Amino acid sequence: MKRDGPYHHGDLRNALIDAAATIVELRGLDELSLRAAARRAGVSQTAPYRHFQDKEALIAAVAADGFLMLAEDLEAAASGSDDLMLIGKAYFRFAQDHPARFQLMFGRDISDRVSHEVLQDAQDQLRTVLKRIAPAGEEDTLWAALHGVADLSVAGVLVLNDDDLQSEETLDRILEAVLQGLT
Amino acid sequence: MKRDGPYHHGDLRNALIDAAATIVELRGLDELSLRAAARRAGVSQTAPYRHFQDKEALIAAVAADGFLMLAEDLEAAASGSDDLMLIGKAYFRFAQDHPARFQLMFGRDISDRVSHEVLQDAQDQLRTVLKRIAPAGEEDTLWAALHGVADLSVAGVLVLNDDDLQSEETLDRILEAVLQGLT
DNA sequence: TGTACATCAGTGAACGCGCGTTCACTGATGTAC
DNA sequence: TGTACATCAGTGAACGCGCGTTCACTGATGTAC
Repeated sequence: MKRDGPYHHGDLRNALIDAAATIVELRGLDELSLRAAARRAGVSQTAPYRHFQDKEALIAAVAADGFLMLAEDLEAAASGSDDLMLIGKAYFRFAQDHPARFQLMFGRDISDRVSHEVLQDAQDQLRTVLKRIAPAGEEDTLWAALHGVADLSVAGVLVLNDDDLQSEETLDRILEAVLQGLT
Repeated sequence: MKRDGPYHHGDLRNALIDAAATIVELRGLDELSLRAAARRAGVSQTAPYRHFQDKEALIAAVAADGFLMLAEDLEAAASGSDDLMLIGKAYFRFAQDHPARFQLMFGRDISDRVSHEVLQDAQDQLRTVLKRIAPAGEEDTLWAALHGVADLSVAGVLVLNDDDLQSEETLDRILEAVLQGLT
């Protein structure tokens, strides 16, 4: 992902987003700084300012990227089936696989800055996918139903590890219950 | 809340928790530092170290305090009725009234440190309340059902302001749907 | 095809800042006798 | 009741640190002619 050599990077904006996302997922959001992202992208510490107005803008871009990933995952899970359980599991798996990213997407660093254009667009994209899947006018209900378990698990309130059979059953039971009103 | 005068404060531990919580709710978690909490409590910047091992311990204490508040709120909402809708609204209102605190309680700063004893105890207390309210063995399901809407709203994904009639209806609709599998 | 020049993505030094934490200290409290 | 002393909650100076951001700059790219 990290090239060296040429003075002009070519795709530094995306490289910085990747670098930042990796730092967040590996070491946590607290460890993310513009400087650290630049370092990981193999570029001087002021280079990011050519692509992002400030640190907030980079964080918003990482979150936006996450929403697009999640939208894709759900889209894939919904293709050729309208079983809400499959969507629920895909949403849960995304959270489980990218916990720090997930918390960033729905966390305080974002909630104040939903106005960022990239972020708004990415959220809209996810909402569009949910609209296609949910009963008419119930996409927010679906979102809420999916979100509860996933967030509690990532927060460490519920302990549901991915490869444990009993956890699998518990997750199924919870998802079935919260989705019951939608089918 | 802030006394001055005597050399010994008397209840500095709690004063620091209050101060920290206020900073979080007023200016956000990013603005919370041990020094800022000490300043707000009217005490030297190193005094907190007499009561908290480090910054993490203070944050954990603030979160624990939040879980206790939430447990009380739900307890009150459930007294003399077992209508899950009332619990749902109480949970939502808590999140709405203390958004930064709520995000702290379920956010990344906590999920890694659930092991903190105070925090574990406070979470257990909340879980006990939920156990009393939910159908047998379904307290986690209830928690997930309650949590989804509340967290999405605080995250800015759903826009549900408290005093708007249409929002009220939307909230009701969502809560009814996610709670349907529990009644 | 070759050259002049505008544009813009990168550099690197420097700034000021607030923070977490350590340290040796001091003032107040309470207990043993 | 009065005194000696241990305990412990507070103080204040000091440290080292990484960070966000600004600045004047330079190297590469691409376009007009």
